[in-house]
Amino acid sequence: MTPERNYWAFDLETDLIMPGLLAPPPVCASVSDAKGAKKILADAEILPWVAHELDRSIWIGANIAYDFGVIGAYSPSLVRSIFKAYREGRVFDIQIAQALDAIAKGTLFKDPRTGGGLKDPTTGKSKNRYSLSIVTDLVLGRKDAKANDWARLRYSLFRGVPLAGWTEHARALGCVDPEGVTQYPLDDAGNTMSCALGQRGHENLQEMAAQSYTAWCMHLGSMWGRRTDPVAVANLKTIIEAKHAKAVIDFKASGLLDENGDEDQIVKKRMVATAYGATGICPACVGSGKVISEKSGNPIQCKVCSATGLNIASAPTLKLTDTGGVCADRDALSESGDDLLESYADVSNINKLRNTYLPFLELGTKQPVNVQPNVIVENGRTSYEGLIQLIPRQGGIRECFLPREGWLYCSTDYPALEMTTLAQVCMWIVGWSQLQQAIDAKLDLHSAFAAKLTGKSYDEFYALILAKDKWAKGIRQACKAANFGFPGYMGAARFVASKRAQENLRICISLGQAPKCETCQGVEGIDCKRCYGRGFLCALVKVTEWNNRKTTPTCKHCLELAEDLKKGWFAQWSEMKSYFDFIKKQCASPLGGKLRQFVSNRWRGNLDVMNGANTLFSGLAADLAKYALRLISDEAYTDENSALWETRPLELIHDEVFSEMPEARAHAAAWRQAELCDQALARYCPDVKPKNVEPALMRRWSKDAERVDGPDGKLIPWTPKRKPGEVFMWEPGYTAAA
DNA sequence: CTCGCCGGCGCC
DNA sequence: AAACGGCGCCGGCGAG
Repeated sequence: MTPERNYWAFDLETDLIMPGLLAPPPVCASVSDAKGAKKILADAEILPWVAHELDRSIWIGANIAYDFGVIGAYSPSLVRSIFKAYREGRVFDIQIAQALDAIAKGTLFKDPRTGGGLKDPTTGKSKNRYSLSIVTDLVLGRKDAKANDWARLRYSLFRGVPLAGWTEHARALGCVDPEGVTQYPLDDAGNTMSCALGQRGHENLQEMAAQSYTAWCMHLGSMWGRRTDPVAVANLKTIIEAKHAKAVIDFKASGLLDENGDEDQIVKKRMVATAYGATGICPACVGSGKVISEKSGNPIQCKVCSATGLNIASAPTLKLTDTGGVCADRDALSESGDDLLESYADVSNINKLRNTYLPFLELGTKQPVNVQPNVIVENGRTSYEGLIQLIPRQGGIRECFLPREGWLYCSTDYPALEMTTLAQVCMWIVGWSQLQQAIDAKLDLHSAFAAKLTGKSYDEFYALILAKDKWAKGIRQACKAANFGFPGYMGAARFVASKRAQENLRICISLGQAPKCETCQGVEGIDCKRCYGRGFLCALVKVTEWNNRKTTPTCKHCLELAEDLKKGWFAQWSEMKSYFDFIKKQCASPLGGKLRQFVSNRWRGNLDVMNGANTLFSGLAADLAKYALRLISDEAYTDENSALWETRPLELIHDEVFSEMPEARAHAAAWRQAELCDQALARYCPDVKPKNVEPALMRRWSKDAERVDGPDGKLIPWTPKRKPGEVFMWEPGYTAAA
């Protein structure tokens, strides 16, 4: 017989969140039952009450992972029961419920009443996140969820004061609405319960158990946090500041940078437009670069010429932005043929590191960085407020992150995860899959495609790859790009442009189809102005239109070869035509398509063919990675007999679970983490059997880390290869090369 | 001053 | 007909 359940909306008032402390001590709790009966619990009452109710109640909250995090921090013995509640699907989060419903309707982080962005009625801010205020507004039509909020950020002032004395205490502190001090928490609990009741008809609620549980696991990772190495960060800062200072010197005379290092975008765009051959006078601003605003009457930048004053239309190969302005991104600069602009192309990277990543790294030298997780975005993936999923792979940035003394980082990432989930999705939609067969045969998927394309057997081609044959590597690289890009319905134009911009990959050169550079006679890596050191010539002819659509100026030869590559890709994975037919059928409606995620049954609405083509396999990958995180976290926090006991799973990085674990037990723990990743995949991809996941242990974060077996067969931490005498950038005593 | 938007760029 | 997707954060600009 099912035990009778209590329904509790639950909310804690705590001291403020501080850097390094996501679980500050609680001051009081407020609870509401389903009938709206509310009460406040003083600090000493909280833990006994929670302990009594935890196993037998349904828990409702707004970001309730935070509240449970506080409970767990001050009463570790309750952590098992918290996990039990999540495992049994007894935790309902109104913020997640709102996101799930919005995903089904295609209105995530939008106000369905206006179509515009969401604005928090309390803070007035817009964020990609649902708060109690926003949910109260959307579900109950009230913007007053956070009335009586004088004490909202001041509850620490009430610690130790008996509840009966709060009103008087608040008055003594100068509060004009002293009764609000006890009303505010009651409102929070009451509003939370009312929202939950109002959400009963919402879509996708079958996902609540999995998503709220995942949010809890992610929150635990964030509570543990990430530390950075003060030495490594200081070294990095020295290097970046030196590069920046040099850039200021190099580019001051041209006006690209001022003495503070701030960029003059107008100068930059004018130089770019000129380099691409723009001449004459802009017809809109008559060369001044300024026009009068219709709205304010003030002189503003001319949009037609991006304030350059030049006639943009006179430069047919000039790359433009989405809104028709002069594009001055790294790709445009490095292709401009202008020495100064080409050398300036690196500055954007320096500034990104200096202005975005360095401040983030510096936070972690003082206390753990706690990024706030967002458990679900449109395609089912996660995000974090904070840069932890976006740390550059190169440049010694990741190496600034360190586990605690006596701990190691452990990474388990799924090889070619989205290829695997795509194969599974095709098994379900089409009924068969060449991709699935190649994965089951444990083939290298890019080599498999490349072999077919070149008329060789797989073994023959793969042998060339193992022998590091340059020709074969080029073909495989193009095929890899195809395998990653085309499943999302990518076209030739975007394919060529994105590979060029992101990976500096020229399709025509990679496929061995480009003519040799006559200036350097095909010698690669030298400072040849004709071919940019590539040895071969790309973009001898550029076109600005492809398949009757305008496109950024692109090498015609690359486009033709990309079309061939796409044809070959359809031939290689012959289920893809049927797969796209299905997506087109489901998502062709101008009103927007709606697809249901396999396994989780999560609906996603308002789809066009492109996001429709992506969402099933990327969502399946996200769902299975989340399941892996839950399996790992459960053992780590609740099972003393597991090798994973006391491991701290820190983050999901889409196809990777990243954790910190005690070094003494790391061998067994890492393999257990990998094993649970395999289990998760098997549940979500029952018809595909890819290679097993392998763990990598590290003393310092690195993209290059991989499994290393010690002499006794036990895992040991991966370390980067060191040349004789080399001191790494993140080590004491590092000096930058001249 | 703050806010939203754009261009740009980091990740998977 | 053809069209990759999903994020967060920065500086600069325009408007109120």
